[in-house]
Amino acid sequence: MTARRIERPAADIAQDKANAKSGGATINDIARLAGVSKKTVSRVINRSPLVQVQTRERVEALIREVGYVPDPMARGLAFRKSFLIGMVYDNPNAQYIVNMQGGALESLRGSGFELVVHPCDSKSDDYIAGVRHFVVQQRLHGVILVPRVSEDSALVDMLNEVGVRYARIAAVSLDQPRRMIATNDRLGAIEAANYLESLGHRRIGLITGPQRYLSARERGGGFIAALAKRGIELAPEYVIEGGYTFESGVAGAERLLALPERPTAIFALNDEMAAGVYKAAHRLGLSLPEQLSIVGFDDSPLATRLWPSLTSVRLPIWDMGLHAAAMLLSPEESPREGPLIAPHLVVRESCSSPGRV
Amino acid sequence: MTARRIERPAADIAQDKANAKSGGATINDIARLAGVSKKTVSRVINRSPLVQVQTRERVEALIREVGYVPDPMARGLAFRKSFLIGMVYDNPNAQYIVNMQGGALESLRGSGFELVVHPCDSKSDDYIAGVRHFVVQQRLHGVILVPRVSEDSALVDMLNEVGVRYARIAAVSLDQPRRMIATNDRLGAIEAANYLESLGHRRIGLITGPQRYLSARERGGGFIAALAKRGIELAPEYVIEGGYTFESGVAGAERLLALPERPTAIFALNDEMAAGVYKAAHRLGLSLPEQLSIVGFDDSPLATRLWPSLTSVRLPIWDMGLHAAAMLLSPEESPREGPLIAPHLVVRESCSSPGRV
DNA sequence: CTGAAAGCGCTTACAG
DNA sequence: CTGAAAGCGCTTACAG
Repeated sequence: MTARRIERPAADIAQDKANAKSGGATINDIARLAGVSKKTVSRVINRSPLVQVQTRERVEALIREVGYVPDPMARGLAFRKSFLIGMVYDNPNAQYIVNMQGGALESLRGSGFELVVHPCDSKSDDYIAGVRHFVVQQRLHGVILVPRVSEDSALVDMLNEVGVRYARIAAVSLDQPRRMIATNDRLGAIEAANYLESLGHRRIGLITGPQRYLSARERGGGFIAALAKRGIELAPEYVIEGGYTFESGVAGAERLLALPERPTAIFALNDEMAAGVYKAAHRLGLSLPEQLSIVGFDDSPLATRLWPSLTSVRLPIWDMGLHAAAMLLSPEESPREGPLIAPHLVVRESCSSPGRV
Repeated sequence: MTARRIERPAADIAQDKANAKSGGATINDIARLAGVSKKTVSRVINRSPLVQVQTRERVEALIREVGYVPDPMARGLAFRKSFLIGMVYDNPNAQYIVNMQGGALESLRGSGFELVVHPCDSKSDDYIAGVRHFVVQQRLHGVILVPRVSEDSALVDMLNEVGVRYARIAAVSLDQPRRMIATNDRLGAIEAANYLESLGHRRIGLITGPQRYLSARERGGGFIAALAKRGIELAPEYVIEGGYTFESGVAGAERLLALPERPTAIFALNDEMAAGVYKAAHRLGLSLPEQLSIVGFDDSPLATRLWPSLTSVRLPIWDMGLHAAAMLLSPEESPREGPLIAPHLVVRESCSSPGRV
C-alpha cells in the first residue's frame, strides 16, 4: 500500500469487491480497487516488465481475490488476434485425432487459449478456401496442421499469405524447425524391420500406404532399407501398395498369402491394414502367430483388441499435439525448435519365429 | 440506388472497394460504400426486418462483392456473448467423439459459429469448476453435453446458474425437451433381444455397463424386459456387471463361459466389451459364431475389424451432434423439440442359431 | 425505416 | 514506472 493512494472508506472497498466477484469483474474494477489506471492493470495482465514490483503484486493479489479473468473477446479485438488455436485435419483415424486434441489442450490449459477444431476434406478442391475463411474470420492465433493436410504446400502457402502462424506435423521436416514437428516415422519402421529379422524372418511381406503420403514413403522406405542393411532384399511381389484402409489390408494380405512362397511375416504400415491381414489369415485358417507374424503401425486401440494382440509401432501422438500447441504459444521471436519425437515398437503377441509350427 | 445518396466519383468508389477487398473490410467500409449508416449494415447482418428491401439488397450485394465478414470478436464483445459452441465430454470412445464433433460442425457450417472442445475428467471433483471457467471466460453461446457428463445434474445446475445454454445428450430425456437429445438406447437393446430370441437362443448371457451410467441401465433394462416379454428369464448368474472396458468384457465372458450351462449367446452393452468376449471365446477355442453368438452396442469401427465381424447396435451419433448444435443455434424463444433418435441393429456375422454345430 | 452517440472491455501510441 | 486519450469493430438505447 503506498501512501499516495487515495484512501477510501473500507466499507466502500468491500462493497466494490463483492460486486466485482459476483458478476464478472472488468479491468476497470480491478484498476479502481487497486487505485491504479487500467493501463497498469493491462500491463500486469500482459506481463510487461514496466511495472513496479510492489504495484504488480498488489494488482495480482486483487485479480486472484476477485477472480478476475480478462475477456478474450475484448483482448482479441484490441490485439486484432483471437485467443484461439485451430486444429486442421483430414485424418480418418479417430483415436489419432482425439489424442492430438488432448495433447494440444494440455498445452493450452491455463493459458486462456482454447482449441477450435476444423476437420476438412483435402480431396475437395475448395478445402483451402474453407480453411482460409476459418483462420481469417476467427483471426486465429495459430493453427496445428495434422497429416495429411500438413503435407500440402498449397495450404501452407495460403497461411503464409494471410499471415497466420502454424505448426506442421509430418513424418519428416518440411519447413523451418520452429514450425515443424517431425515425427520420424522411418525410425519406427526400422525398428519393426530389425525385430522381424531378429526373430529369424527372411521372407517378409510389406503392405504400404498410398505413395502420395509422406508417412507411407518414410515408413516403407525405412523398412526396406533396414532389411537390406541386414541382407534381406524384398522382391517386388512382396511389396504391395495399400490404401491405409482395412479393406486394402485384406486385399493386400490375400495377394501376399497366395504367393507360391508365402511370407512368414507381414508388416502393414498402419493398424487398419494390419487388422485386414488378420482377417485374411483367419479366412485361410492360418494360426497366428505360428504361421504368420504381423506387425502394424499406429498402436491404435485395435492393437489390443485383436487376437492375438498386435505388435505395432507407437507414435507419441499426445506429445506431438502438446508440442505443436506449445510452439504456437511461444513468442514469435523466440524460435522454438521442434522437439525430438521418436516412435517405438510395442511388442505384443502377433509375432513369433518362423517355422515354429 | 436512391437519389438521396451522395454521389461520389466512380473511380473513388472503385478504389474503396479494392481496398476493402484486399484487407479485411469492416462495417464502416460497407456503410460508406453503400451510402448508409453502419447501424443499417448492422441491421442487415443481424437480419433485422426493419430495413427497406431495396436497402437490404444493395447492402447484401456489396457484402458479397467485397467478401466482408463481420468480426466475431467485435460482435461478441458488443453482444456479451461469443460465437463459440463448446463440447464437453468425458467419453473415452474416440470414434464417438469425432463423429459427434463432425455432426455438430455440420450444423455450424456457414453460421459463423465455431466448435471449441473441452474433454474433462468427471471423476475429478473440480471438473465442474473447470467447465465453469471455460464457459464463463469464453462467454460461450452454448454447450453440448455428451454422456456421461450430460447425466450430471450438478454440472447442469452450474450451467443454469451462470446462464449458459446447453443441449444434453442422454439415453432418456432428463430435462426440458428443448434442451434434450434423447437417444433411446433402450430400443436398440430390445432389437438385439428380439434378434437373438428369433435365432432360437434361450440361454443368453448379458454383460452390462456400470450401473451409474444411464445408458447401461437403459440398455440392460430394455434387453432383459424384451426377453422376458418373449418368455425368457435371465437367471442372475447370466447377468454380469462390466465396466464398459475391454478387460471387463474378457472377465465377464470368462465367467459366463465357465457356467455349467454355457450361454449360447452373449450381449455386451458396448463393442469394447464385445471385443473382450471374442478374446475369451478364442482362448477357449470356441468357434464363432457356431458355438457362441455375440452382439455388441455402438457399432464402432471395431465391429467390422473383428473376425467374424460383429453384429452391433448403431446409434446415429453424427445426427445427435448435428441436432444438438442446431438446438443451440435456434433462437431461445422458439423452443425446438429434440428430434427422435432411433438406434438400430446392424447385422453382421457374429450370430447364428444355437446348436448349429 | 434510418442514424448519431455511447459503450462493450480491452490495447496501442503517445506523453510525462 | 504510470496514465489519459483514442481506437479495435461491432451493438444497444435512444431519437427522429
